[in-house]
Amino acid sequence: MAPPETLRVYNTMRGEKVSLTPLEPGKIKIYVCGPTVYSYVHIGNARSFTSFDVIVRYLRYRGFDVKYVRNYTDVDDKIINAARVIGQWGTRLTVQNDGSATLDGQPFKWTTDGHKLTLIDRAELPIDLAKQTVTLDGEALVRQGAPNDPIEHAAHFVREFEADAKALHMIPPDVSPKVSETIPEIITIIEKLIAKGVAYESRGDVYFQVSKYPQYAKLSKRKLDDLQAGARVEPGDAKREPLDFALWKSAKPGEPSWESPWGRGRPGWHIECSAMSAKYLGDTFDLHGGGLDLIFPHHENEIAQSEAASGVELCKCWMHGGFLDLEGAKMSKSLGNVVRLRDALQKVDAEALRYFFLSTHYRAPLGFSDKSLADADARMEYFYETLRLANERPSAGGVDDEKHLRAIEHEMDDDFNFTGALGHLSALFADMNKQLTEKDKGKANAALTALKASVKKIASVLGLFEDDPAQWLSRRRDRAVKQRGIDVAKVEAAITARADARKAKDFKRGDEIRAELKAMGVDIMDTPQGTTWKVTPE
RNA sequence: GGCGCCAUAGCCAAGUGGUAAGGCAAGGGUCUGCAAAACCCUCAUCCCCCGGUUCGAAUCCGGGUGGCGCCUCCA
Repeated sequence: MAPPETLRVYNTMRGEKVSLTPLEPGKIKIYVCGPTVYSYVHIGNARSFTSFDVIVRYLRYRGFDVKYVRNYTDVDDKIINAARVIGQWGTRLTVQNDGSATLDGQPFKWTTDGHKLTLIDRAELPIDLAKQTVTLDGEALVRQGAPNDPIEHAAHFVREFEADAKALHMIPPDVSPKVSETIPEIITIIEKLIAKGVAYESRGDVYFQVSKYPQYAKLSKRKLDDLQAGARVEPGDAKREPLDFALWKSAKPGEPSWESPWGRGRPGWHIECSAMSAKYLGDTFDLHGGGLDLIFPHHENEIAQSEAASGVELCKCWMHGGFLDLEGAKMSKSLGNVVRLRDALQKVDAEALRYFFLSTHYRAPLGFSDKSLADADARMEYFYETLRLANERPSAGGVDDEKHLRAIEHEMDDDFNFTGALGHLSALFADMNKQLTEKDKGKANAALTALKASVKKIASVLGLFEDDPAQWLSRRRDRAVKQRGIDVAKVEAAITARADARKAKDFKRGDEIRAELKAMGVDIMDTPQGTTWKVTPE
C-alpha cells in the first residue's frame, strides 16, 4: 500500500494539525524521548509509550518505512541519587511491590509524603531511621543486592523496562541508544556550540547561553522575560545568566564521569537527546514525541542546542502525549501517586490495559481508576469471546471487508484518533456476532473470514488480539478465580450437581445452585456442548 | 503572577462550520425450562454560561465560570 497523502498530525510547534509530508518520500524518522531508568515505569509512562507504539505501528501499516528511535536516559541525577541510597543501605533494605518492606530481614513501616520515603519504627538501628529520609521521589524502589554503581543501576532498570514493555506488547524501537554510549557525540556537539559562541565553559561546566539563541522558547511560546523571573540559580552554578542550562557538568566524587576537553564530567540532561537523534536520524527528522511535560524545558532546550549546532530545523513536527490522571491529578513520581506498570499488569490483562490507554485520544488526559480498567477488561472479554466463536468457523472465500478498515483508517489518518477507530471496531465486532447467528452458514462463514482478516490487520496496529482467544479467556478466568479465592473443584461439583438436578427435572434445585454460584461471582452458561462457567474479576 | 489546555447524556468518550460516533449503565424485546452470551429497539431538539460572526456553530471570535497542566525533576 502506498503511504497516503492525507495523514494529519497535531504539531505542538504550530498549535494545529498539519499534513505529514515526509522529508524523504515514503520514509518517516521518529524520535521518542524514552525513560530515565532510575526505577520502574509507572502506567502514566506506559500510556505515553503505548501511544507512540501505536503511532509507529500505524505509520508502518500505512506503508511508511519508519525508523523509530527511543532512548534510555541512563546518566542522570535521579539515577545517581537512587544508586547512592541503595549503596548506603545495600542489601539490608528492600521494599516489595506490594508495599511491604524489610530492613535486615525485619519488616518495617514507611510513609511517603510524595517526595520522601520515611522509615519509621526502627530508631534502634545504627542509622537513625526515625529521622532518616530517603529522597526517591516517592518511589520505594530498593532492590536487593544493588551495587552502588549508577550505570549498573540504570542498566538494571533498562532490563526491567524492556520486560515491562514486552509484557505490554510494545514493539521494540529500531534503535534504543543510551547516554552512556553516546558520550563522544555529545562532546562533539558541545564543542560545536562553544565554537559557535552559544555555549561557554565555566569552572569545568559547560552552559548553553540562552540569550545567544533568539528563537528560544518557540515551542512552549514563552516570553524570555517571564522565564527570567522564575529562573532558578543553584548555589553551585557557574552560569553567566539565570536561564543558561548545563550541557556538561564537572564530575563530583562518586558520580559517573568521562574525560572531556573540560575535564572529567558528565552530560547535562537535554544534550543527550540532541546527540542521539542526530546520530541515528540526522540533523532534521520527521516526528519527535514525548509527554506534554517535556515541552518545557527539555524539548525547548533540545531545539536550542540542536538548531544552534546544525543551523537547520531539528524536527518537522512535535507530538506530545497527554497525562494519565489518578483521582484528578497527574500521575508522577514526584507526586507519589504512582501505580507501577508491573503492578497494574498483575491486576489486569496487558491488552485490557492497552485498550484502556487507547480509549481516550492520545493528547487528552486519561483518568485512571479501577472502574475504567474493569470496563476495558470487560470489553476485551467481549472481543475475545466473539473471536473464539468466529475461529470455530471454517474459512470461506469470496467476500471482502473494506468498510470497517476504511472507517478505521479514516479516523487514524486524522491525528491518530485511536478512540474514533475503536468506535468502528465495535461495529466490526457487532457484525461478526450477527454473522455468528446467521442461518445461512455458508454465507456467514465467508463474511466471517473477511471480518477476521480485518481484525487481524487492525490488531497489528493496536497491539490487541495477539493472543489465542481461548487462552486469553482462560487466563482471565484463572486470574479472577485467584483474585476471588474461588475453589474450582467446588464450582465443578456444583455444576455436576445442577446437571443431575436438571436431568431429574428439578429446576428449582438447579436454579438454587445457579444462584449460589452467582453469589460467589461465578456465572454459568448452558451451551450445546455442556455447561461452562466464567468469573468476572473483582 | 506568566503561558497553555480542557468543559459533549447518569458515567466514560469521539466529533474544529452543515445539523450530535462508540462504550458502560438503564428500560423494552428475541433466544433460553430459568439464566448467561449475543442480537434488535429506546435512551443529548442538544454540546458549561453570556454575547458576537455566519444562510448555518458543540465546532470560529470576545467575555465569564469551573477543572487541569507547564513555568523546578517528570511520559
